[in-house]
Amino acid sequence: MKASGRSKSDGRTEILDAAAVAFMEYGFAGTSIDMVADVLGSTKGKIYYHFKSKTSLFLDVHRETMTTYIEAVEAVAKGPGTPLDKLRGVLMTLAMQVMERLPYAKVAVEGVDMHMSRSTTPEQRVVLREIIDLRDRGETILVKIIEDGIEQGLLRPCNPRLIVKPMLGALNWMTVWYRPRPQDTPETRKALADTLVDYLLNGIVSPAPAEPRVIA
Amino acid sequence: MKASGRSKSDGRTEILDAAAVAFMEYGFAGTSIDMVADVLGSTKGKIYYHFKSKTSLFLDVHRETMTTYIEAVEAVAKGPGTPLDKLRGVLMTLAMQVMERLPYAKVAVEGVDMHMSRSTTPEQRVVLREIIDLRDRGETILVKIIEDGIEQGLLRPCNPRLIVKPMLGALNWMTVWYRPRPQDTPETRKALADTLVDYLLNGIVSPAPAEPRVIA
DNA sequence: ATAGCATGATACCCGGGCGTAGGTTATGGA
DNA sequence: TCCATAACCTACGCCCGGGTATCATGCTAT
Repeated sequence: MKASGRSKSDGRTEILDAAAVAFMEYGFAGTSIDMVADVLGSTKGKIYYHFKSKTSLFLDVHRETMTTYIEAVEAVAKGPGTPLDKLRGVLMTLAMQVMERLPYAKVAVEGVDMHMSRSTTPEQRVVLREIIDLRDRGETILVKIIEDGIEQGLLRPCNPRLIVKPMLGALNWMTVWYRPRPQDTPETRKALADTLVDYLLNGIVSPAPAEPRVIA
Repeated sequence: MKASGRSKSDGRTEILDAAAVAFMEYGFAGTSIDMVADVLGSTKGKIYYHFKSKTSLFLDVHRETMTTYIEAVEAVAKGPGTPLDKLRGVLMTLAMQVMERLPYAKVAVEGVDMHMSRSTTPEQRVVLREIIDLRDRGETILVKIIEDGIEQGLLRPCNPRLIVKPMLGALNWMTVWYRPRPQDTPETRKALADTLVDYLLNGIVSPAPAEPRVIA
């Protein structure tokens, strides 16, 4: 009997990692299965043994990403703290995820507005639906937190559904400009995430003539 | 003698428009020249008469977009007003551009992190360089405005180079979720842009140093 | 050790898409 | 009227890449 537990050197997981890297560099349409195999240091055979098609491989990378996201987000959302704490926590978590798993993050970004109407089997549609649901769930959690925050006077009144867009957009945009540096450590990444999240929460305009306000 | 002035039904411009639409839907790699020709209601022949290659067509769409952007941005930057006014003006301008010329905006977004190292002629590299320079110029203008704003105490102290990223990111992200609605008018678009830009300037945290009050 | 399955490599088919060669119509000047 | 050039269309060459069919090599249990 197989160990079958997903050790990190699981063949399938290795492929997902390689695929994420390849898709990150050239995008879905621009990446060939042979490129993925090259990154993997293997051949097409291995990939097509584990995955039905290129599209299915891409979708699995995407789903993997979204699942990780939603789990992290839900953990924070269910934790203790004010809505403001939670909001900050969720954004921080996402920012860290993007930096630490950049290839996956980028696949998720490309996957969002990809048109795969053609060349998607009904079965893949199901996966696509799953992914979209995960995303919606995450967004809804954020919206709920913001609504709570407004109710408690912690956040300024606004349309949460709308405000969530630039928030997540700013984080997702990290996949465009952020590149890991050799000297990067968890601490430097956290500092960067803090700066960004601070901005997303506080904006940039000086608070009246008063001195800079600090948020808890 | 030809009229040769670029009337809006110029063949070349028509192609650029069609290409922007096609690229927006399927991305660079996912779009065939025949698709562009279909959108155009013409054939490949016309396209290859006006453009050297698919890559060159894409780059021209991208350059067109960036040129329009930079002109709009520079107009605002050179205009009157405080740095805060200018910052708001630039962001508003960009937001409006994204909505009003969505296909072009999307091409620009894809073009940013596209790797075209392969299949780019030295000549195309020059164009690519031009485009990158335009983008840098725009970003530098924004940075300068923010620096001025900080100096004058209008904006809170921060690292402008860094803050610019989520700002522009949030705007560029509009290409992912914004879709023009039939009932959209310049006014509704402006209202949307206002909401977003307000958020980007002011953040979301309540300005009142409100004690987190417990829900009654 | 050997049957049988899990895993992966190799060779191949075939459709699609870029770019081109050469034909065809419109335009304008002599 | 006649030719030159612009503007565009048609048909094809050729390669690339997704997917499959087949072959090779383990590993496990009896």
